Amino acid sequence: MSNPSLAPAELAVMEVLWDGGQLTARAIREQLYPKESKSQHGTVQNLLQRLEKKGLIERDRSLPVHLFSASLSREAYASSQLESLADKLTGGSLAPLITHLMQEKKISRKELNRLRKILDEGGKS
Amino acid sequence: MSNPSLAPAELAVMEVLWDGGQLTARAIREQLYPKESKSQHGTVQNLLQRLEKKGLIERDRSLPVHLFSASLSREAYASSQLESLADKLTGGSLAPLITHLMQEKKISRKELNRLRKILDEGGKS
DNA sequence: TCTAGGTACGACAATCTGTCGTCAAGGTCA
DNA sequence: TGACCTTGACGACAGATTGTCGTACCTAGA
Repeated sequence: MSNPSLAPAELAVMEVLWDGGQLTARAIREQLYPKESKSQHGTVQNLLQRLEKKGLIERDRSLPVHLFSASLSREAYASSQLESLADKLTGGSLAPLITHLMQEKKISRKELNRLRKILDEGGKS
Repeated sequence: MSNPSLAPAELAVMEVLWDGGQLTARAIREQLYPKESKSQHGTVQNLLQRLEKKGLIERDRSLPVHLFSASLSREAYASSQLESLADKLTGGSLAPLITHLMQEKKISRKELNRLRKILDEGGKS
Protein backbone atom coordinates (compact mmCIF):
# COMPACT_ATOMS: atom_id res chain seq x y z
CA MET A 1 0.00 0.00 0.00
CA SER A 2 2.86 2.38 -0.72
CA ASN A 3 0.80 4.21 -3.25
CA PRO A 4 -2.69 4.80 -1.96
CA SER A 5 -5.00 7.01 -3.92
CA LEU A 6 -7.37 9.36 -2.20
CA ALA A 7 -11.09 9.88 -2.42
CA PRO A 8 -12.28 13.46 -2.89
CA ALA A 9 -13.20 13.99 0.75
CA GLU A 10 -9.87 12.61 1.88
CA LEU A 11 -8.06 14.81 -0.58
CA ALA A 12 -9.94 17.82 0.78
CA VAL A 13 -8.53 17.10 4.22
CA MET A 14 -5.05 16.82 2.78
CA GLU A 15 -5.46 20.15 1.03
CA VAL A 16 -6.24 21.80 4.33
CA LEU A 17 -3.21 20.23 5.94
CA TRP A 18 -0.94 21.08 3.03
CA ASP A 19 -1.99 24.68 3.35
CA GLY A 20 -2.15 24.92 7.11
CA GLY A 21 0.75 22.86 8.36
CA GLN A 22 -0.12 21.40 11.73
CA LEU A 23 -3.75 21.68 12.74
CA THR A 24 -6.26 20.33 15.19
CA ALA A 25 -9.24 18.36 14.04
CA ARG A 26 -11.40 21.30 14.95
CA ALA A 27 -9.49 23.68 12.71
CA ILE A 28 -9.79 21.23 9.85
CA ARG A 29 -13.51 20.83 10.34
CA GLU A 30 -14.00 24.59 10.40
CA GLN A 31 -12.29 24.92 7.05
CA LEU A 32 -14.09 22.03 5.40
CA TYR A 33 -17.54 22.70 6.80
CA PRO A 34 -17.91 26.40 7.56
CA LYS A 35 -21.61 25.80 8.23
CA GLU A 36 -20.67 25.02 11.83
CA SER A 37 -22.86 21.95 11.78
CA LYS A 38 -22.01 20.00 14.90
CA SER A 39 -22.47 16.57 13.46
CA GLN A 40 -19.52 16.85 11.11
CA HIS A 41 -17.11 16.26 13.93
CA GLY A 42 -17.34 12.53 13.52
CA THR A 43 -16.94 12.83 9.79
CA VAL A 44 -13.66 14.63 10.08
CA GLN A 45 -12.40 12.31 12.79
CA ASN A 46 -13.20 9.38 10.61
CA LEU A 47 -11.45 10.84 7.59
CA LEU A 48 -8.42 11.58 9.73
CA GLN A 49 -8.38 8.03 10.99
CA ARG A 50 -8.51 6.62 7.50
CA LEU A 51 -5.76 8.93 6.32
CA GLU A 52 -3.61 7.94 9.27
CA LYS A 53 -4.14 4.29 8.46
CA LYS A 54 -3.02 4.97 4.92
CA GLY A 55 0.10 6.63 6.25
CA LEU A 56 -0.62 10.00 4.69
CA ILE A 57 -0.88 12.04 7.84
CA GLU A 58 0.80 12.05 11.21
CA ARG A 59 -0.89 12.55 14.52
CA ASP A 60 0.80 14.15 17.49
CA ARG A 61 -0.79 12.53 20.52
CA SER A 62 1.34 14.24 23.13
CA LEU A 63 -1.50 16.60 23.95
CA PRO A 64 -5.06 15.53 24.64
CA VAL A 65 -6.13 17.48 21.59
CA HIS A 66 -4.23 15.87 18.77
CA LEU A 67 -2.34 17.77 16.14
CA PHE A 68 -2.42 16.56 12.59
CA SER A 69 0.00 17.16 9.78
CA ALA A 70 0.62 15.74 6.34
CA SER A 71 3.39 13.18 6.23
CA LEU A 72 3.69 13.53 2.47
CA SER A 73 3.98 16.81 0.63
CA ARG A 74 1.53 17.72 -2.06
CA GLU A 75 4.28 17.33 -4.64
CA ALA A 76 5.34 13.95 -3.30
CA TYR A 77 1.78 12.68 -3.40
CA ALA A 78 1.18 14.09 -6.86
CA SER A 79 4.40 12.57 -8.12
CA SER A 80 3.61 9.17 -6.70
CA GLN A 81 0.27 9.32 -8.45
CA LEU A 82 2.00 10.24 -11.67
CA GLU A 83 4.38 7.35 -11.23
CA SER A 84 1.60 4.86 -10.75
CA LEU A 85 -0.20 6.32 -13.74
CA ALA A 86 2.86 5.85 -15.90
CA ASP A 87 3.39 2.34 -14.56
CA LYS A 88 -0.16 1.35 -15.38
CA LEU A 89 -0.34 2.88 -18.82
CA THR A 90 3.01 3.54 -20.44
CA GLY A 91 5.39 1.05 -18.92
CA GLY A 92 6.62 3.58 -16.42
CA SER A 93 7.82 6.09 -18.96
CA LEU A 94 6.76 9.70 -18.99
CA ALA A 95 7.83 10.38 -22.55
CA PRO A 96 4.62 9.17 -24.25
CA LEU A 97 2.55 11.32 -21.92
CA ILE A 98 4.52 14.47 -22.53
CA THR A 99 4.70 13.79 -26.25
CA HIS A 100 0.96 13.50 -26.53
CA LEU A 101 0.27 16.57 -24.45
CA MET A 102 2.60 18.56 -26.63
CA GLN A 103 1.04 17.32 -29.83
CA GLU A 104 -2.32 18.35 -28.50
CA LYS A 105 -0.85 21.69 -27.52
CA LYS A 106 -1.96 21.17 -23.96
CA ILE A 107 1.29 22.61 -22.67
CA SER A 108 1.68 26.35 -22.83
CA ARG A 109 4.85 27.94 -24.07
CA LYS A 110 5.53 29.27 -20.63
CA GLU A 111 5.16 25.85 -19.06
CA LEU A 112 7.34 24.45 -21.79
CA ASN A 113 10.14 26.79 -20.86
CA ARG A 114 9.79 25.95 -17.21
CA LEU A 115 10.04 22.26 -17.94
CA ARG A 116 13.03 22.72 -20.19
CA LYS A 117 14.79 24.63 -17.49
CA ILE A 118 14.05 22.00 -14.90
CA LEU A 119 15.35 19.22 -17.10
CA ASP A 120 18.49 21.10 -18.01
CA GLU A 121 19.34 21.83 -14.42
CA GLY A 122 18.79 18.25 -13.46
CA GLY A 123 20.98 17.02 -16.25
CA LYS A 124 23.94 18.98 -15.08
CA SER A 125 24.04 17.64 -11.56
CA MET B 1 -17.80 13.27 -18.03
CA SER B 2 -15.09 14.19 -20.48
CA ASN B 3 -12.49 12.67 -18.26
CA PRO B 4 -13.67 9.36 -16.92
CA SER B 5 -11.27 7.18 -15.02
CA LEU B 6 -11.29 3.44 -15.44
CA ALA B 7 -11.56 0.60 -12.99
CA PRO B 8 -8.99 -2.18 -13.33
CA ALA B 9 -11.31 -4.56 -15.17
CA GLU B 10 -12.33 -1.83 -17.57
CA LEU B 11 -8.72 -0.90 -18.14
CA ALA B 12 -7.95 -4.53 -18.93
CA VAL B 13 -10.50 -4.43 -21.73
CA MET B 14 -8.99 -1.25 -23.06
CA GLU B 15 -5.54 -2.84 -23.03
CA VAL B 16 -6.80 -5.64 -25.23
CA LEU B 17 -8.35 -3.17 -27.64
CA TRP B 18 -5.28 -0.95 -27.66
CA ASP B 19 -3.19 -3.96 -28.60
CA GLY B 20 -5.61 -5.64 -30.94
CA GLY B 21 -7.29 -2.84 -32.83
CA GLN B 22 -10.79 -3.90 -33.79
CA LEU B 23 -12.06 -7.03 -32.09
CA THR B 24 -15.23 -8.98 -31.42
CA ALA B 25 -16.48 -9.47 -27.91
CA ARG B 26 -15.50 -13.08 -28.23
CA ALA B 27 -11.89 -12.27 -29.02
CA ILE B 28 -11.74 -9.95 -26.05
CA ARG B 29 -13.18 -12.54 -23.73
CA GLU B 30 -10.68 -15.13 -24.90
CA GLN B 31 -7.79 -12.83 -24.10
CA LEU B 32 -9.08 -11.76 -20.73
CA TYR B 33 -10.29 -15.15 -19.54
CA PRO B 34 -8.30 -17.88 -21.26
CA LYS B 35 -9.97 -20.40 -18.97
CA GLU B 36 -12.77 -20.62 -21.49
CA SER B 37 -15.31 -20.41 -18.71
CA LYS B 38 -18.64 -19.89 -20.34
CA SER B 39 -20.12 -17.63 -17.74
CA GLN B 40 -17.73 -14.78 -18.45
CA HIS B 41 -19.65 -13.92 -21.56
CA GLY B 42 -21.96 -11.57 -19.70
CA THR B 43 -19.09 -10.03 -17.80
CA VAL B 44 -17.35 -8.89 -20.94
CA GLN B 45 -20.56 -7.70 -22.54
CA ASN B 46 -21.28 -5.66 -19.47
CA LEU B 47 -17.82 -4.12 -19.36
CA LEU B 48 -18.13 -3.25 -23.03
CA GLN B 49 -21.47 -1.60 -22.42
CA ARG B 50 -20.09 0.49 -19.59
CA LEU B 51 -17.08 1.53 -21.62
CA GLU B 52 -19.31 2.49 -24.51
CA LYS B 53 -21.44 4.58 -22.19
CA LYS B 54 -18.32 6.35 -21.01
CA GLY B 55 -17.39 7.06 -24.61
CA LEU B 56 -14.12 5.17 -24.49
CA ILE B 57 -14.88 2.56 -27.10
CA GLU B 58 -16.80 2.46 -30.33
CA ARG B 59 -19.09 -0.31 -31.46
CA ASP B 60 -19.60 -1.20 -35.10
CA ARG B 61 -23.14 -2.57 -35.32
CA SER B 62 -23.24 -3.04 -39.06
CA LEU B 63 -22.73 -6.77 -38.64
CA PRO B 64 -24.71 -8.98 -36.32
CA VAL B 65 -21.51 -9.67 -34.40
CA HIS B 66 -20.35 -6.27 -33.27
CA LEU B 67 -16.82 -5.03 -33.62
CA PHE B 68 -15.27 -3.00 -30.84
CA SER B 69 -12.43 -0.55 -30.96
CA ALA B 70 -10.94 2.04 -28.65
CA SER B 71 -12.08 5.56 -29.40
CA LEU B 72 -9.19 7.00 -27.44
CA SER B 73 -5.58 5.96 -27.79
CA ARG B 74 -3.65 4.75 -24.83
CA GLU B 75 -1.58 7.92 -24.93
CA ALA B 76 -4.65 10.14 -25.13
CA TYR B 77 -6.22 8.42 -22.18
CA ALA B 78 -3.01 8.50 -20.18
CA SER B 79 -2.55 12.17 -20.97
CA SER B 80 -6.06 13.08 -19.97
CA GLN B 81 -5.48 11.32 -16.68
CA LEU B 82 -2.29 13.26 -16.22
CA GLU B 83 -4.12 16.47 -16.97
CA SER B 84 -6.80 15.80 -14.40
CA LEU B 85 -4.13 14.84 -11.91
CA ALA B 86 -2.35 18.13 -12.44
CA ASP B 87 -5.62 20.03 -12.26
CA LYS B 88 -6.51 18.44 -8.96
CA LEU B 89 -3.15 18.76 -7.30
CA THR B 90 -0.88 21.37 -8.80
CA GLY B 91 -3.15 23.92 -10.39
CA GLY B 92 -2.80 22.32 -13.78
CA SER B 93 0.94 22.68 -13.99
CA LEU B 94 3.30 19.81 -14.67
CA ALA B 95 6.40 21.57 -13.46
CA PRO B 96 6.03 20.70 -9.77
CA LEU B 97 5.53 17.06 -10.65
CA ILE B 98 8.58 16.82 -12.84
CA THR B 99 10.65 18.83 -10.40
CA HIS B 100 9.84 16.48 -7.57
CA LEU B 101 10.45 13.35 -9.60
CA MET B 102 13.83 14.68 -10.62
CA GLN B 103 14.78 15.59 -7.07
CA GLU B 104 13.91 12.08 -6.04
CA LYS B 105 15.91 10.75 -8.96
CA LYS B 106 12.90 8.88 -10.21
CA ILE B 107 13.72 9.80 -13.77
CA SER B 108 16.56 7.95 -15.42
CA ARG B 109 19.19 9.73 -17.43
CA LYS B 110 17.91 8.07 -20.56
CA GLU B 111 14.38 9.19 -19.92
CA LEU B 112 15.70 12.64 -19.15
CA ASN B 113 17.30 12.88 -22.54
CA ARG B 114 14.15 11.68 -24.26
CA LEU B 115 12.12 14.32 -22.49
CA ARG B 116 14.57 17.07 -23.31
CA LYS B 117 14.46 16.10 -26.94
CA ILE B 118 10.69 16.10 -27.01
CA LEU B 119 10.50 19.51 -25.43
CA ASP B 120 13.09 20.98 -27.74
CA GLU B 121 11.36 19.72 -30.83
CA GLY B 122 8.05 21.05 -29.65
CA GLY B 123 9.54 24.42 -28.93
CA LYS B 124 10.73 24.91 -32.44
CA SER B 125 7.42 24.36 -34.13
C1' DT C 1 -18.13 15.51 40.93
C1' DC C 2 -19.92 17.47 36.86
C1' DT C 3 -19.45 19.37 32.37
C1' DA C 4 -17.41 20.61 27.86
C1' DG C 5 -14.75 19.39 24.28
C1' DG C 6 -12.28 15.83 22.06
C1' DT C 7 -11.27 10.91 20.54
C1' DA C 8 -12.56 6.05 19.23
C1' DC C 9 -15.39 3.29 16.82
C1' DG C 10 -19.37 1.13 14.96
C1' DA C 11 -23.09 1.75 11.70
C1' DC C 12 -25.45 3.46 7.73
C1' DA C 13 -26.94 4.52 2.85
C1' DA C 14 -25.23 5.42 -1.58
C1' DT C 15 -22.27 4.27 -5.03
C1' DC C 16 -18.86 1.57 -7.64
C1' DT C 17 -16.99 -2.80 -9.22
C1' DG C 18 -16.76 -7.31 -10.89
C1' DT C 19 -19.50 -11.03 -11.76
C1' DC C 20 -23.24 -13.80 -13.29
C1' DG C 21 -27.99 -15.44 -15.14
C1' DT C 22 -31.76 -14.90 -18.09
C1' DC C 23 -33.97 -13.73 -22.20
C1' DA C 24 -34.57 -12.35 -27.05
C1' DA C 25 -32.76 -11.90 -31.81
C1' DG C 26 -30.63 -13.97 -35.55
C1' DG C 27 -28.25 -17.44 -38.11
C1' DT C 28 -27.16 -22.65 -39.08
C1' DC C 29 -28.25 -27.13 -40.15
C1' DA C 30 -30.71 -31.63 -40.07
C1' DT D 1 -39.84 -26.23 -39.75
C1' DG D 2 -37.69 -26.90 -35.48
C1' DA D 3 -33.68 -27.77 -32.44
C1' DC D 4 -29.50 -25.44 -31.56
C1' DC D 5 -25.81 -22.12 -31.02
C1' DT D 6 -23.77 -17.56 -30.72
C1' DT D 7 -24.37 -13.05 -29.51
C1' DG D 8 -26.40 -8.76 -27.58
C1' DA D 9 -29.36 -6.53 -23.90
C1' DC D 10 -30.29 -6.10 -19.36
C1' DG D 11 -31.32 -6.85 -14.61
C1' DA D 12 -29.41 -8.62 -10.33
C1' DC D 13 -26.01 -9.65 -6.97
C1' DA D 14 -22.26 -9.48 -3.28
C1' DG D 15 -18.34 -7.09 -1.89
C1' DA D 16 -15.71 -2.91 -1.42
C1' DT D 17 -15.43 2.07 -1.13
C1' DT D 18 -17.11 6.56 0.23
C1' DG D 19 -19.22 10.10 2.88
C1' DT D 20 -21.83 10.67 6.76
C1' DC D 21 -23.48 10.34 11.40
C1' DG D 22 -24.36 8.73 16.40
C1' DT D 23 -22.82 6.90 20.55
C1' DA D 24 -19.62 5.70 24.10
C1' DC D 25 -15.49 6.86 26.27
C1' DC D 26 -11.77 9.85 28.04
C1' DT D 27 -9.45 13.97 29.96
C1' DA D 28 -9.01 18.73 31.74
C1' DG D 29 -10.84 22.18 34.30
C1' DA D 30 -14.70 24.56 37.10
